[in-house]
Amino acid sequence: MKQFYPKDGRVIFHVDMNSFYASVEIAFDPTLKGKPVAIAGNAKERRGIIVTSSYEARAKGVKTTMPIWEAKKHCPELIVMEPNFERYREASLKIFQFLKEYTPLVEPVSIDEGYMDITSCYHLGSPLYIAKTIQARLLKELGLPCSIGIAPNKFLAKMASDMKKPLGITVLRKREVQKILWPLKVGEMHGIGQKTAEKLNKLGIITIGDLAQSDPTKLKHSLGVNGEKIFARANGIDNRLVDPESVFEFKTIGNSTTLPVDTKSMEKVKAILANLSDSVARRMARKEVCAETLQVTIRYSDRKTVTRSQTVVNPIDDQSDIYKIALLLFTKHWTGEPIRLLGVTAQQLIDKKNAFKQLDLFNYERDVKKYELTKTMDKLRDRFGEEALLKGSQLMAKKEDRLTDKKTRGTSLEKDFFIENRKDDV
DNA sequence: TCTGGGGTCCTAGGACCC
DNA sequence: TCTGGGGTCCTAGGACCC
Repeated sequence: MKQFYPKDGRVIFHVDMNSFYASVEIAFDPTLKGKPVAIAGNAKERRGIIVTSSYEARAKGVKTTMPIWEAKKHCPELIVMEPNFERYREASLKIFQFLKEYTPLVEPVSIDEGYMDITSCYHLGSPLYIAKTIQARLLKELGLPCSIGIAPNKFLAKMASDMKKPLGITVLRKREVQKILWPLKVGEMHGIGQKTAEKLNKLGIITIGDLAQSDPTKLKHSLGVNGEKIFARANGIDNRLVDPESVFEFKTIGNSTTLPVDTKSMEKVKAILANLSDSVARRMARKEVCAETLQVTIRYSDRKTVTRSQTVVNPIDDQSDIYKIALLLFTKHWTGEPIRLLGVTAQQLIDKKNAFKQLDLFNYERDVKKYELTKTMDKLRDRFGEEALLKGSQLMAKKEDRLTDKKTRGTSLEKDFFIENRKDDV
């Protein structure tokens, strides 16, 4: 078996599930099999778009990102379903759990695709044999079809898995890059979108072959580091490792929603921001992280989208703090025009356990207290304003009594902290 | 009669520090 | 009297992907 594996170099799989959401629904309800099925966000709202569809629907001209009304024009008998993300996440977990039976070097890149490094799996058979088994077993045991690309690196494996769908297995060898990849248009390359394709075309670069043979210094000049990257890729070079840990290294957690109708109502905005803040806070709690930066997104009727963010001194994690800052950012930056979409995103995430320790590695207890105090101070500041805070501890003490209406340990600590702070200010 | 929601990575300017 | 250069952080936007 060993002769199937290169002496030096790697064997990488890219496993790509075919029309994943639709396939999961069909596996769940076999009566849907053979029918044109589409999954659409906001299926009942006017703004629903097709997220994915079965191959029967695609054959009739249904495409991803198409509005529902347009898809139905192409295919009147289309079965449109709301996405059931819980179901998809569950299926996804099963898939990656299954892939890990073959090697621990599995890197999920999204809910429905991932890389495997099977370089050390020669005891299991040839790469092609392993791919065939994986594909057959995923179909038989989970009812889910996939395509697999086999290549010496991630980029080529990804390009290979795209070449035959559904249920394809494609081997792309380094020496075949010239023959198979070079004739394709640059826009077909993973990592090159519409904008970059247009830029390249203006430079006279039309095919991946043109790109591979172009002047890398010119590319770098007009495209930055991305120029270097796509030049290497076009030549079949990609040294990125398959990293099973990357799935744990998430950097932001956000939620956004497009409103059924554009609005100018502050009441509606408040309700939506509160909802978004709540779901972000819940997801943060599940992952046990705090955020150092909070961002709001506002999209207006003309689809112009602005983001505004704020970095806070004390990492935040609860719904009310997130909502407070989101609302502040919103009111500060809203132009007053009708709003189409609102979003709340937590950024600069840090492990909750480290949130306080980062302030001071040597005095965890003190920092927790200090954190709670500054939170209370923030609340007081909201209520009485900055000036009141600076007027003196006596005044503050009275107001605190009224505010808390019970003599807690927190109250005296607030005073201590306030006095301490004043000393610092002077 | 249009275009969702979840992300990552890169760039670029200004503030600030040394 | 005139004004370097490196580094980091913050913020906003853009390109891209599934």
